[in-house]
Amino acid sequence: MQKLDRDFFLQNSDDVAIKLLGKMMVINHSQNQQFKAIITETESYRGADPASHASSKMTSRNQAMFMSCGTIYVYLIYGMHYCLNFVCEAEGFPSAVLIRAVQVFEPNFLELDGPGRVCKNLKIDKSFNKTNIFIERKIEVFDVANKVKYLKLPRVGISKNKEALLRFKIIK
DNA sequence: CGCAAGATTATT
DNA sequence: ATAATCTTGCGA
Repeated sequence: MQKLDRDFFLQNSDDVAIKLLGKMMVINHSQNQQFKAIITETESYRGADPASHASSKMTSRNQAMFMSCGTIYVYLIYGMHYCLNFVCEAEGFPSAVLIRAVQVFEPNFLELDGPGRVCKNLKIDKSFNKTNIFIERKIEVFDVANKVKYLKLPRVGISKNKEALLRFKIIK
């Protein structure tokens, strides 16, 4: 089982979003609390895409998206739900992959559908924001060498650039 | 400084 | 269909 490296996240986030399907996320809260989950649905947000939080310029919220690849971007939406992203591409160019759904297999089997549910159940909050999966390692991502089939779909919950097929979902 | 919108979810 | 709930970005 191979840990994904920086070169993996340095790619175009549209590609990373696809390649993250079927990969394993390990969330390291503490020695007595660790979650393991397979990523099953993602979305890509990059550059000037009007649906991206970073489409116009850097702000206090979207700062993480401009940081080096492997940075975690967590934001609060609708005053109550956190959403988890992995930052991609070169530092200074904003891009990220939103984790929309996962299958947890440790400590329990659990299907989590929706970015808010993913963060709630995996206890991911703002304290993860701007940390890096290669430095703090609060989250790590591994290749588990399983081929996946997937659909390309429109993204969810956005008002601009709705047509773009930048959501990717594993087919069983 | 005020305010509307927001990469959502649970409930009716 | 709508409430819940609050941070943030933008315009004045």
